Amino acid sequence: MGLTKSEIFTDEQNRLASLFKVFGHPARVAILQYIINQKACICNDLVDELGLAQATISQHLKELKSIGIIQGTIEGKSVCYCIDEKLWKQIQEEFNAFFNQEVKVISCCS
Amino acid sequence: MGLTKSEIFTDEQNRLASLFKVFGHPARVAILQYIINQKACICNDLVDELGLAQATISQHLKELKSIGIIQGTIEGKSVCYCIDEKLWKQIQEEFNAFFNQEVKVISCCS
DNA sequence: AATTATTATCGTAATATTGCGATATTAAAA
DNA sequence: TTTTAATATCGCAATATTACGATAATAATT
Repeated sequence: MGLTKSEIFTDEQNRLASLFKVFGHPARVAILQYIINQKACICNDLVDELGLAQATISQHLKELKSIGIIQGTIEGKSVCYCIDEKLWKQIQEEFNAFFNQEVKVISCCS
Repeated sequence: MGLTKSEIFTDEQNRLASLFKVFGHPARVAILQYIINQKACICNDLVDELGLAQATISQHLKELKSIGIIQGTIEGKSVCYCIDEKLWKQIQEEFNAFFNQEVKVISCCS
């Protein structure tokens, strides 16, 4: 086992979970925050900034790219990674749609 | 390796990532949605509802309990799991605080 | 063309997660 | 008190994730 049974869940559930999952590692949270603060980014800066090897950071960047939340454009010798503003807001909205479902408490737990 | 280097990240980064991680599995998303729709819940219902073994569901419930997002109260032979409304809203706010950081795009990627 | 700098990919080791059967545990019901 | 029902925990196998060194790929610089 160790294999998530995606086929038994709805597309929405799989979609939401896969998004949450990408944000579910402190290195990726840190990378996003760093890009936001710098207003731009080069992978090599991250190697100095975070205490992770270059290969590891490149791997995390790949996962962030996989959902499209960041995109890289080649800038001479290096790559400039930026956050996709539109998708950033859209994902926030998807998360909010999930959290805005009404949670009504029944007597049993209150 | 395979061990996340938590010590190199800030408490906030670790906190956020650990929250996201719990939501990062479709079974746990499904469980939360089910509890919300039912307005209450018993684990055994979930075994019928989702296509997962009882042991597996119990494990996912444990992870949800670990961050306090659900709580169980014993109801006779079974356990009634409910969502902690306050924490639900608080986590939503924590996520929003993260997403509300201003993402300013620089020329290089636009 | 050779060198240098930056990033990506490969291969691998260590650890984590997912899933489930088997077996406790707990509490009501018979 | 035995049985039954519901949930939790244990132990294990399969797969995924994290991390990193080594190496490849790419593009500017010399």
